[in-house]
Amino acid sequence: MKVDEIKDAALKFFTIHGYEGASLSQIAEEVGMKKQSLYAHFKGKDDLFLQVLRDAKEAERASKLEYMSGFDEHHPERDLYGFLRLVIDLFQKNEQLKFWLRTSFFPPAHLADAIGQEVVDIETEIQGILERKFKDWIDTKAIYGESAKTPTLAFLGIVDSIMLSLVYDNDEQRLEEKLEACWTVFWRGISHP
Amino acid sequence: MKVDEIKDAALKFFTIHGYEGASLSQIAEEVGMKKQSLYAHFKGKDDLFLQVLRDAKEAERASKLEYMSGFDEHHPERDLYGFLRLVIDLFQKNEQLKFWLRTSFFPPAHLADAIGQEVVDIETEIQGILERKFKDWIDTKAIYGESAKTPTLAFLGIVDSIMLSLVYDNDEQRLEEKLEACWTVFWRGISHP
DNA sequence: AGATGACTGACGAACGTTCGTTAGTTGGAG
DNA sequence: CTCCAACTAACGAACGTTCGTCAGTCATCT
Repeated sequence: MKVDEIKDAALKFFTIHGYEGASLSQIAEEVGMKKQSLYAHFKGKDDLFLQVLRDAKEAERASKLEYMSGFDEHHPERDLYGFLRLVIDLFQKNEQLKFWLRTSFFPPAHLADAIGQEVVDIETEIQGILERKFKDWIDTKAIYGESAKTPTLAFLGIVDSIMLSLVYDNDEQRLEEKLEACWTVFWRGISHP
Repeated sequence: MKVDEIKDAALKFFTIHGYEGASLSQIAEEVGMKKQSLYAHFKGKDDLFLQVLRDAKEAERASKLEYMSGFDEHHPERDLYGFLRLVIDLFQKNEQLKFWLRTSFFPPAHLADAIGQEVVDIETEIQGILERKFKDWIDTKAIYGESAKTPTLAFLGIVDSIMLSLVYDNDEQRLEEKLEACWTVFWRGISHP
C-alpha cells in the first residue's frame, strides 16, 4: 500500500526534523515520487502529519495496554520492570514512540491544542490503569504504600526519564546504567516503608 | 544593548517554534527592526542560534553550580529536594532552561554534533559534582548506598522527569503531585536499605 | 468508460542571505 | 574648533531557493 509507504517516510522525517523541518519533497523523494503526487493520498501536510500522529498514538496505546493486561496481583517487580523494558524495546524497534515523544512535548504551534488533547487522553488512560494495578499490589501487600497515586506518579516519572535517556543518551551502556539505577532506587522505595 | 534584545527575542521564538520553525523576520519584528538588520549583529541564523544556546547553557551551568556549592555533608534531604525546586524555579523564571531542554533533545540536524558535544560537557560536569556529594553522604551515613553512582543516576532521572513535566504538564497542581510522588519514593529508596 | 495514481507545470509566499546606501556617532589630526 | 575618516546600525531592494498547494494531463487497470 502506497499510503503506508508515504506514512513511513513521513514518520522518519518528522521524527528527525520535526514538523517545520521536514519537507514534503524529502518525503516524496524517499518513496520515489514527486511531492505534488502526495496530494492524491493526503489533503496536505497537516493531514499527513495528523494521520502519522494518530497511528503512532494508537500503536503506543495498543502496546502498553496489551502489556499491562498481563499484569497479575503478585509480581509487581517483574511486571513493572518489564514495562520499562517494553518502553525501551518499543523505542528502539520503531520510530513511532520517538515521534510521539517529540510531538507531544514540542508540537507545531498551530496544532498544539489538538495534540495536547490527544496527549491528555492517552496519559489519563494509562495512568488510570496503572493506578488500579498499584492499588491491587498495595492491597495484597506486594508493595508498600499508603495511596496508589504516589507510586503511580513516581513510576511514570521513571518512564519519562528513561524515554529521555533514549533520546539523548545514544550510548547503550549509559542507558542500561541509568535504568538499573532508577529501578533499584524506585523498587527499594516502594517495596517497604 | 540591542544585541541582548535580539537574543531575548530569538530565545523566545526558538523555544516556542524550534530552530526551523522560528524565522528571522519574526525575531526582527519583535525588536522592531527588519531581518536584514540582524546581520549587523550576527553572521547569520546559525550564529544567532548558537550564541543563544551558549548563553542558555552557561546560565544553567552557573545556577546549578552555585546551588550545589552550598551543599554540606549532613543534609542531603534538604539539599536534594532544594535542587529539584531550583530546577522548577529556573524553568518558570526564564525561558533559557526550556530552550536548552528542547535544543539538547531535538537539535537541528545540521548542528547536532556541535550541540551534542556541549550537552555531554555540562552533563558530565554536573554528574561528577553530584556523584562526589553522594559519596560524602554515603560515607557520613546520611543516606544508604553501596556505590555513589546509583543514587546519582536515579536523582538525575528525577530531574529529567520533572523537567519533562514542566514542559507538558501545564497544570501546576499536577506538577506538584508528581514532584512529591517522585521525591517521596526516591528519598525512601536512598535513605535506608 | 471510469477511476486511480502518478506525472508536469505553475503559483504566491516565505525563507535566509547579500548588496549598496543612508543616517548618526565617534575620534583624532590639522 | 573644525574637518574628515572610520565605524555603527539601520534600511529598501533584490537574490536564488524552497516551501506548500492547485490545476491539468496521461497511462494503467478494473
